Amino acid sequence: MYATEQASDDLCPPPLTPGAARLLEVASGLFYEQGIHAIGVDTIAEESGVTKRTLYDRFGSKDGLVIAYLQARHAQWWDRLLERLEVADRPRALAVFDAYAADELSSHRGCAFWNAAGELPVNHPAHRVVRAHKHAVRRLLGELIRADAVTEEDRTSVEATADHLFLLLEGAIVQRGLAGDITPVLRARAIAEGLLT
Amino acid sequence: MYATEQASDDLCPPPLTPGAARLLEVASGLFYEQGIHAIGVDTIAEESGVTKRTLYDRFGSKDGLVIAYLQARHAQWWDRLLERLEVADRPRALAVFDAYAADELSSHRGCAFWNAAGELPVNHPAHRVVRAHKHAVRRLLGELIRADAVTEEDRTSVEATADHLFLLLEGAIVQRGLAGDITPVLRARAIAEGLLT
DNA sequence: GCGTAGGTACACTGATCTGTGAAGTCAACG
DNA sequence: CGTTGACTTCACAGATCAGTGTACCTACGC
Repeated sequence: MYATEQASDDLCPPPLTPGAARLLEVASGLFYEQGIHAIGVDTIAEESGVTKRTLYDRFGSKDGLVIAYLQARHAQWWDRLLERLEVADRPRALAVFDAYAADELSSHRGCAFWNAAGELPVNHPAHRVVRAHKHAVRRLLGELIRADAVTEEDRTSVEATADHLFLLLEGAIVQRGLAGDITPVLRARAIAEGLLT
Repeated sequence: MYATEQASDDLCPPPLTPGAARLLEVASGLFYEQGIHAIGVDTIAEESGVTKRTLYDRFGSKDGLVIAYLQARHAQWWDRLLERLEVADRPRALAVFDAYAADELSSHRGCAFWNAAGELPVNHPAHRVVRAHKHAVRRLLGELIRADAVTEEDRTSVEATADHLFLLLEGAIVQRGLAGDITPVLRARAIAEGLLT
C-alpha cells in the first residue's frame, strides 16, 4: 500500500512523559500562532504549568522542542489524512486537498512547516523534518494517482500529474495562510478534479 | 496597460539618505539570509558602518526597517519583471515564471515575502506589504493573460487561467526554497506553457 | 554667518533570551 | 528498603534584545 510506514526517523516522535506531553502541546500552539523565535522557553514552561528544568530535561534544548513540535504536527496530520483516505471516493488524490480544506486550525497562519522553514537557518535540523514531510506528501500523491488511474494514458503520466497537483496544493496552502480562508484550497481542488477526469 | 503604477502606498518606499540606503541594503541581506527575528539592530547598524542612532532616526523602529525591506524588495523585483516583459515573447505570462527562475538570489532561502509573513504576527504591518505584493503579481498575471489571449475561448477563461497559473507559480516558489534549486519553477513553467497553448 | 540635515560617539535602560547548578519532593517498582 | 524516574524550586549566568539621551561634528544652502 501507500506510505503508511514512516519514510525515515525524521518524522518519528519519541514517547513522552506527562510533563513533556503538556510542554509539547503548549509549545505547538505557541510556535504556530506566534512564530518560533517569538516565543521564549520561559513562556512555554509557564503556560504548561511545568518548570523550565523539565523542559530541558525532556527535550535537551529549545531546538529539540522545535523538532518534536514539527514531528508531532506531521504525525497528527498524517494520521488524519490516512483515516480520510480509507473512506474517500476515487480519485483519492482529491481527498488530500479536502484534508487541507478541512484543517481549519491552519487557515489563519498558513503551513506550520513553511513557517518554520522560513524563519530557521538552512542548516537547522528542523529543515530535515520539513523536507521529509513535504516529500511524504508528494510521494503519497503519486501513489494515489497511480493506484486510481483508469486509462492507460493516465498510467503513463502519473509522475507529471503528481507534480502538477503537488504544485497546485502547495500554492493553495501558502495562499490560504495569507487569505485567511480556504478558498484557494477549494480552487486548487476544482482544478485538480478537472485534471484527473 | 498593466499595473506599472503601484497598487497602493503599501509598496512605495520613501526616499533615502546615504546612511539609510546602506542600512537598508545590509538589513535586506541579513533579514533574508537569517530571518527577521534572528537579526538584531546592533548587528545591522554595525555591518552598515553606521550607528544605531542613525537607524532609529531614519526608520523609527526595527519594524519600520522591516517594512522598508519588503517594500524595497518588491520595488526591485517589480522593476526587473517589467523590464523582462518589455522584450518577452507571447504569451508573456510565462515571462513571470522566467523571472522567478532567473532570480538566483532567492533560490536557497525561498520567498522573502512568505518568510516574513510566516515569522511575523498576523497584525504586523509587514503583512500588508506581503498581501499587496502577492496581489500585484496575481493581478499582473491576469492582465497579461487577457492581453495575450488569441481565441475567444481564451478570453472567457482569463480569470480561471490566471488562478491556475498563480497557484502553480506560488507552489513553485515555496518548493524552490526547500529544494534549493529552480527545477520546481521550470516544471511549473512547462505546465503553464501547456495551459496557454 | 546661521540654521538645518545627516551623522557620530557612547553610555545606559530594562527587559528578555537560552541554558545551568544544586538540592529536594514524591510515587512506583523490585 | 533502596533505586529510579519525573518533576519542583530557585537562583544565576552571560548574552542579547529594542530603544533612548546627550552632546558633538560637518557640510551645505540661504
